[in-house]
Amino acid sequence: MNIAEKIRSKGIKATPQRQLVYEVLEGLGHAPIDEITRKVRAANPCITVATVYRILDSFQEAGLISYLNHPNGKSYYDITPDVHHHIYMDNNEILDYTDEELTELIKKRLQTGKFKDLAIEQVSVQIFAKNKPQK
Amino acid sequence: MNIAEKIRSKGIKATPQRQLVYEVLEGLGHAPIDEITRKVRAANPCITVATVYRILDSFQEAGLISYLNHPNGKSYYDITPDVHHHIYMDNNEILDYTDEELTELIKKRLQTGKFKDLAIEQVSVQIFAKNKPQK
DNA sequence: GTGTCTGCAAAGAATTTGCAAAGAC
DNA sequence: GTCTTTGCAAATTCTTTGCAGACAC
Repeated sequence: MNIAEKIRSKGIKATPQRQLVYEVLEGLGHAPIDEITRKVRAANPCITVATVYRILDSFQEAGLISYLNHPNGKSYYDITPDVHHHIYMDNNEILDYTDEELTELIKKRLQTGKFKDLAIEQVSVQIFAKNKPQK
Repeated sequence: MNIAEKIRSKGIKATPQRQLVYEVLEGLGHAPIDEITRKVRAANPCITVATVYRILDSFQEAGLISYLNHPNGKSYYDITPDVHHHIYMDNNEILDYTDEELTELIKKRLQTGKFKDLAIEQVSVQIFAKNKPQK
């Protein structure tokens, strides 16, 4: 499935601007809006910031990408639409950490004790790490 | 230890403005900047927004309070300085979820497999939940 | 063709800054 | 007294909006 098809598969129109934004985010994996905007405008300076905002928003709305709750407070987007955990590296890199078993384990853990009366909807683990120094 | 002493214990000056900000946040537990500002200014209209920003920043720098990475994108502060987990309720309430055992468990889990070469510094679990409907 | 999307420029939020006067220790 | 903090107003930065023309399907 090419990019235009991916976009259309979510029921939204595959304009050239949207295809470019998707392509840029795909190349980055996770990225803050300003970086996406910079790369998009490098490829096509006619595309305005407002358009990039609107496109990312519509992608997220459509479930094509996801919004990332980055600890540094900036708005990030993630090319992967489904919820998963993240590892935030010292050097600003972001790694995906998919671990369904851990998610289930946390949910179960909450079902006992103090919080057993809550209906858990989502669990997201944020890990802060750095590379171990080379020996 | 009263508020002024708590502030001074972190090596920063206990101005009346700082004492008031601390008191307000203490009453709220967790709160977004605009709510803190509103309450502070209700008590003393001379205190400007800029001052509230600067105070919260200095408190956080000093390790007196912590910054909360709220999923809704707004800046929140938390009267508790040390890292813990949070439950974000449907109704915007935030609950503290302290569970050292879970933290350790996640750390151990990462030490096997794909990410074993990372030095984990912090783990923060975000849980999204709502109250179960009353029977 | 029709309804959605884009570019533009301007508006609106949120946050920060420079500077002089005031205040904590 | 000294060095930090505050109030003020203006500047920045980030994000959204209204509208007319362009474009996807």
